[in-house]
Amino acid sequence: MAYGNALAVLADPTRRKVFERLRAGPRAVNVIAAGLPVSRPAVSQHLKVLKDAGLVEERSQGVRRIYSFRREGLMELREWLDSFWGDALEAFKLEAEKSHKARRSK
Amino acid sequence: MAYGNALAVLADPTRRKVFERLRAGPRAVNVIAAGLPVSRPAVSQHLKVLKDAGLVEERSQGVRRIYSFRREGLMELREWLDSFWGDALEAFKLEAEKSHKARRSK
DNA sequence: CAATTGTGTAAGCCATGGCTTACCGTTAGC
DNA sequence: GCTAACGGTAAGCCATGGCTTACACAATTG
Repeated sequence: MAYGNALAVLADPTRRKVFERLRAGPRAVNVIAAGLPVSRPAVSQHLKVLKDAGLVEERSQGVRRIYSFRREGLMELREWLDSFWGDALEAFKLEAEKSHKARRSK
Repeated sequence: MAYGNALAVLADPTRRKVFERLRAGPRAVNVIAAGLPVSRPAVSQHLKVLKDAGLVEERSQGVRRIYSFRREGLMELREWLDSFWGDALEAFKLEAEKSHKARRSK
């Protein structure tokens, strides 16, 4: 039931902002925190929660920690959502990669 | 940004249980509450939140209120997840391109 | 009309958790 | 080696919100 965890983690608006900032690519903590309405430690705490939930991963680069988006962390939540649409689960797995391209090419 | 609201609403485990009980079909409040580890008023409160978020709809039938699952309430959340997939692929392409150039320029 | 059933609402309690400030270890630059 | 930048962690404050009990009111039943 990791989807429950993902839901709880992404429910907080600030944490979701932190998470969404990583859509554009990996970032260091101070870069992520810049412009957010909360302190830098608060961002660190959010990143820890995101990491524990598998939504984000971290690597060290000198004195800074680079965080990056982790696609797999959203898989279960997505599958759970799809299960509400009936039997779409199998179809989703097959189309996960290519339907994206199809949609974008419209 | 209703997806944020949907996330917040579905983050609570008890409320999510209430919601999931409606997958099988419309139910009256006392039926939904039966077997749940919280009181009946608690369930009423959760149903109110779910209804306000558009995840559930209500109709009266005599003295009882029948609640039913509302698929449209999940649409924005689903689209939000999809967009994440898109951005992730985008970022991946960018990264791949960057490292490719870097490799070539050496 | 009285009693019962079904459910929403109010008030209040209390745990959770997000935020801040303060502090500490670690790495880079001079 | 000193000093500054980066960022994780601790302690404590406080708002949020989920839960309970108590109550109100409508519809049904006899």
